[in-house]
Amino acid sequence: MDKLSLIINNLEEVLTEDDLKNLIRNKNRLVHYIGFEISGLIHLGTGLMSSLKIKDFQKAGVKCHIFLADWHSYINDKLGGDLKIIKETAVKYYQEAFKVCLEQIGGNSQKLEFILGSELYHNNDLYWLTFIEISKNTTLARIQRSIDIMGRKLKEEIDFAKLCYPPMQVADIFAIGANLVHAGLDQRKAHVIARDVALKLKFKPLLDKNKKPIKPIALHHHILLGLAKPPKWPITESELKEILVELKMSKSKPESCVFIHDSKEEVESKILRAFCPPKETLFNPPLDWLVNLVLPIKKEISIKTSEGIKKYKEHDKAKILKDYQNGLIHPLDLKEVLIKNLWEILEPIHNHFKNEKFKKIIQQLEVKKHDGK
RNA sequence: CCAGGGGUGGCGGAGUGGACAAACGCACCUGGCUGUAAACCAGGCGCCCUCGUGGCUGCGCAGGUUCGAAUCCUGCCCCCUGGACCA
Repeated sequence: MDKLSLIINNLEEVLTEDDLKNLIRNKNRLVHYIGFEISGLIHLGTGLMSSLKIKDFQKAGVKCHIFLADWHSYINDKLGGDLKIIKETAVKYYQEAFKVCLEQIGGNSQKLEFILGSELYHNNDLYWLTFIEISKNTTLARIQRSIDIMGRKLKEEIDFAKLCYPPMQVADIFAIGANLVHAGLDQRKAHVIARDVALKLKFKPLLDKNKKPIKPIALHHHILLGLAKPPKWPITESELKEILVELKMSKSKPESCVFIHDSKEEVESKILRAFCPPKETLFNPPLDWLVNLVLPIKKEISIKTSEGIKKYKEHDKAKILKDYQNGLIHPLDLKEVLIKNLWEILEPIHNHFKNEKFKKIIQQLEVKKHDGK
């Protein structure tokens, strides 16, 4: 696969592909960034969906960065609003988890670089100037509309610091100098702001090889669905798009998601309980996980169908969907295939975290999980 | 700082001195029905137990009044709406 194909492989959206082609054609150095809040235990969406793309980026010769957003997590009241615990979790657990996930998927964790938010901001006047610049070029209304990037709704009461979060996230991009900004589709609003202000920044614009200001290219991977039934069912495609962010896998609903170090029993029971209507392909979490996560990782899956056992290859996503829609695949068979294959991916990660040195920190986070935050 | 309104279980939201472990809805759990889940039906849903018209804890926090308080009083904290301040 060539550079471009590797980069856009399996992505749900690229803003814009033309910009990306230009960047590659002109032989610019490709600098990637993806940021994460430090909240609870890491789930499949965070750990595996992202790593799956990072692996591709690395293969394409992109320099990859994982940004551990400790300040953002603090602003967003994660981990009991304790900055010290947040930082400790970032360094001792998140960093390790991403390395393990990336290795498991076939990437190179040695080449992966981590950036801690608080370190990026330390003694960094230019960062705050960029922050102001971005804020000057964005309206309050727009920032308010963008707060769903932090899993919050416009209608809920928020403190003012939370409104600083989106411009900070945008400033991170310029501070790091990332021309490839990567995230789940849910982070779209922040990235669009970044692109809109990119050419207006007076102080730290993103530059190409010829020192010309450019817009960062936004690369959005698919967001895995939560396993639960949607609040409204049946649902139309346009309604689904509107509430997709609410339906994504979320740590605040432990039953809706699988964590990267869940036990085999937990994986089994969660998936067996998952919402999974027969022949339904628009909103079907187990099917979604199978075609968007497991298939790209395993590259080949065998599924029991009413026409016997069938093998599906990496690019047979549409074929699986079609067979499911036509009722060739029974929901329970689908679930069983998902459980088996997913566990094969997770087992080494699960085992890695059995090590004594992670016990304490994971337990701490388990407790938080039950506290809801 | 002032005035008014408000803080109830995971969430929303009743309740304004006893029948309140706290209506109702959502979420959640268990069982039944389905080759999964959902829907539907039954039950549960603060903690403890010798499982009872049992004990303990409980309605922002701390005290108080009362035979008895989520409900009344005092102080404190926090939130909302508006006002004041704007040298």
